[in-house]
Formats: sequence, structure tokens, C-alpha cells
Amino acid sequence: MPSLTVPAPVVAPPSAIKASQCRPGTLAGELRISLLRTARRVRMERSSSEITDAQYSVLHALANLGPLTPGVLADREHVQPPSMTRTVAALVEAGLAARSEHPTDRRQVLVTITTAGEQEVRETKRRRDAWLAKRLADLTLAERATLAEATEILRRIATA
Amino acid sequence: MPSLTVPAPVVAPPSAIKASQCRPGTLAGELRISLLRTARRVRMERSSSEITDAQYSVLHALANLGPLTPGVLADREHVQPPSMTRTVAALVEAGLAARSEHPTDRRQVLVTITTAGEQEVRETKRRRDAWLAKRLADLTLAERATLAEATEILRRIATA
DNA sequence: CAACTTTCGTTACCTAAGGTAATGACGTAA
DNA sequence: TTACGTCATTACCTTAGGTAACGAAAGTTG
Repeated sequence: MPSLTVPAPVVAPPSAIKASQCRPGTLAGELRISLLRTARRVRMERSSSEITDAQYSVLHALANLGPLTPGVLADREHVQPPSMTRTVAALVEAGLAARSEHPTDRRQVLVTITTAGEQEVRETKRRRDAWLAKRLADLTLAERATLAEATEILRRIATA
Repeated sequence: MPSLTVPAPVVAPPSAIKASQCRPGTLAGELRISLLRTARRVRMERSSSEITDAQYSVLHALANLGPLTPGVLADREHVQPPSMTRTVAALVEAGLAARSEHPTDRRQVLVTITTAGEQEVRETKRRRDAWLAKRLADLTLAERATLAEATEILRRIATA
């Protein structure tokens, strides 16, 4: 894998960016729309249409963080406990997750992802990346470099 | 409003972008994560007002494009006509929009934004963009220019 | 011009997803 | 051990969107 650094902007940015577009207030409005629209489009790409957005989000958390209780899942997803009960029930019903008992507290429940669930997550990621990669392949190198920089900036923004 | 074009990259991009990061497959994976995470974070900053997301979207369209019929609004918002009837009804109820008759076709209806509606758009926009604008203000001008370019590119990707 | 077909907005009814209130089982502190 | 807090769940309600059906107004054709 080559790891040469790109010789700074290969060409001058093709799109003419006005100074006014760089003002935080103005940029925020435009960026927000593009961001949400693109994210929405990417999220549309799923492995199976049988799974809901909220369900996939939970599955994703389980895949990354390991077994979790409905309570902390509800917290993470900014949803009320009864909603999480339903979401978990659907995942269990679909064979993508399983409930098991908590080792020390018998009130609580541990929700665990199944191998089918892991497969679902991998497949969905693959499809989303494929969709994005297809679009990216149509861009110029300079445009992809811009997006690569933007990726870093957005990463900082999201975690700030 | 000043509309001077930014003198190309003010400085060389501070972050070193590797060529490998610009390959569609590689970039897709990184971009997907940053994109979805940031979008999720932005989405979390929801307006605590009386106005719904769909209602705001319609109000925004009316503010930008002038009076429109329920039909074209439904088209623009990717929603079925009955849903748009409800959304428009809510806006009229709240005094943010008004119905008037179409000049040439008496089947159709023209939905117009009121001054209260325009005020609502300004306030809601300011509130919803506040979080993002705050983060953007901490960036350098060059970084904001990069995001402005990325905004354009993402817009094309999402609609392609 | 009269009779049909299409288009537009609306109403009626249904479904999906999330929230609040109440409950039952379990831990914890007085 | 009794009283209280916590966790998941159930029951019920609200909301937003979709489909089917309808009435009024255009357009289309004999």
C-alpha cells in the first residue's frame, strides 16, 4: 500500500468558494443540510429491509461494545426504556440478538448479539461502503482529497 | 454581503492527506463513520419549539421559493399528498402559512408563508444551526473553506 | 356541447414507532 | 425485615406517515 503524501492541493480548488460561504453561521446552514441528506441516503443502504433503523443502531452498539443491558442501550440511543424493550424484542425475534441473565443482578438483562446479528452488521457496512465508494470513484482526485480532509475535520467536530 | 472569492487555499492543508486515504474504497469507510457520527450529533440538537421537522422544512421551502401548491410541496418533501395536507393544515392553524386560491386552476391551492412564518424560519434556523456554527467558529479559515467545498461535493453525491 | 377521463386536494381509516403511567421482581438501606 | 429505589416489562395513548376512496374542477373526445 503506497503511502506517499499528496503534494498539497494537486490543483487549485475547482469550485469557487466565496468568503461568505466560510462564515460559521452561513456554512453551518449549508453543511447541516448536505450532511443530513447524505447521511440519510447512506443509511438507506441496508443489508436487509427487514430491519429498522433503530434496530440496526442497537445492533451496531452491541457489535462494538459487547453485551449491554436494555437500560444502557436506552440511554445510548436516547430513547425511553419501553421503546428499547420493543426494539430488543424485535431483534431477539429476528434471531439477531439474544437475552441472557445478568451475572450479579437478577433484575437486569444482558442483550447479546448473535452471529447472525454480526453478519447483518458487516453486510450493512459493506453495502454502505460500496454505495459511497461508487460515488467517490466518479470524483476527481482533488475532490477526494478535499473529502479526506473534511473527514478528519468532521471527526474532530463530532467528538468535541 | 461581501462576496470576494477566497484566494485559493490560504495555506497548504495542515493535515497531511495520504494518497491511500483518497482511494474510493478506503475513503468510503472513513467518510461513512465521520458522516454518520456527525449527522447523528447534529440531529441530536433538535429545536425545542412547537414546530415539527416536516413543518419547518415546508416553511423553509415557502420562504425560499415563494407560494407553492400542496402537490409540488409533497413532491419536494418526498411525502404523499395527504401528509402534506396535514402539514399545511398545521402551519395554517399556527398562523405560519395561509391558503389562497390558484389564479387559473380552481382545483389547486396556493400555500403562502406569513410574516410570522418568516420570523419562525429565521429563529428556528438560528437555533438549529447554533451548535454546528459554534464548532465551525473554532476552525481555521482554511478548514472552513475545506468544509465549504465538501458541502458542495456531498450535495452532488446525495442527489446523484 | 355532452360524456368520459384525469388531476388535485381532501377525508377516512390503518400502521408503525415512540412516550407516559403503572406493575412486578429484585436489590438495598434503615 | 420492612421500606424504598431500580430495572425491565406491560398497557395505553399520541403522533406522523401511508393507502383507499371521494368530490370538485380541468382536459379530452365523440
